Amino acid sequence: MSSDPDTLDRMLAERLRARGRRVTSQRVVLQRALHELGRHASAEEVRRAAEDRLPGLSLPTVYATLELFEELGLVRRVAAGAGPVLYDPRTDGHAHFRCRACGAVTDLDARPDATAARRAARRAGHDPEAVEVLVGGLCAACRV
Amino acid sequence: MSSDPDTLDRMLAERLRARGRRVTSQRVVLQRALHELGRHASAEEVRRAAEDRLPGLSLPTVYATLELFEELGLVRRVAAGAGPVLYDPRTDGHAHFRCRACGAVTDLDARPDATAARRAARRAGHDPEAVEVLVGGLCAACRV
DNA sequence: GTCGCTGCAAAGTATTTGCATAGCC
DNA sequence: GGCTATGCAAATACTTTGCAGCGAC
Repeated sequence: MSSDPDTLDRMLAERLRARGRRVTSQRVVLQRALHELGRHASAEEVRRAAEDRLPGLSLPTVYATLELFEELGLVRRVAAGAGPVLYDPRTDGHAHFRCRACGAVTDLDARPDATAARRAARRAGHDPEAVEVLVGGLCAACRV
Repeated sequence: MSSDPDTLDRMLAERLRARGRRVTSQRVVLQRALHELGRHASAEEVRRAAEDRLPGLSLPTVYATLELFEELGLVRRVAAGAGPVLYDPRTDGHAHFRCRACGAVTDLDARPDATAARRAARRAGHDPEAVEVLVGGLCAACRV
């Protein structure tokens, strides 16, 4: 997974065109902003990160764009269970940890084995695409 | 895990007293309502299920009660990523499937292997308590 | 030039908070 | 009787929708 801006831009343009979608400055800047943050962020955080380059960027556009990125396989949606939905520029299958005290969400360096869950989904007639693993508990800072 | 109402009531009363919390009719009825539904439900659904037995039951009370149940280990919180948070009376570690088209959330008969994720959490200094596995994709009905 | 994308405003849904009253222990 | 839980109302947070003008192709 390259984080070189040019490579990212090119991949974005390519995937957009493959679907007949347009390459707009908002989409380019938002992808860069999310990757520069380098971590899962809420729509509002992404908007702030892109604020200087795109003054007046509206939140509905950010939501629409992030949803599009997810369709394109460029980001992963992380449902933390409280607070805003997070969008993660890392698309490899890693788990997340959420502190029930402070609400902070961090990455875990674990590649969860999703085969069992995928198989169960297929057995039930579904078509599994993504698997999200969320560990809840007390984070290092909140453990007292 | 017994679903006998009396057993459930007794377990609830026991755990409440162990924490010095009170046994109220709302708490008893809400636990029964959730178990009678027999599936993950939103706060609003639980309120409707208890409506006839507790007219005038307020939604804030339902939220507070379900949060308390989670602390007591009687329900699991399921963050579906869109729509309301769901509360699941099944406390064994099973995975969930969420359809990205219709939004329906169903149980999967898979006991995900959470050891890797738990270990990674501990390695990061956190104290892992619960692990939630959510599979996303198209459900049987939406696959066309 | 066409048609999709954006910005704006507004609505809609989900959840939390503050405070007075009621009721368990 | 003390102190917690509840109900009510309001506020807040998050996200989606509808529409008019702009801009990529």
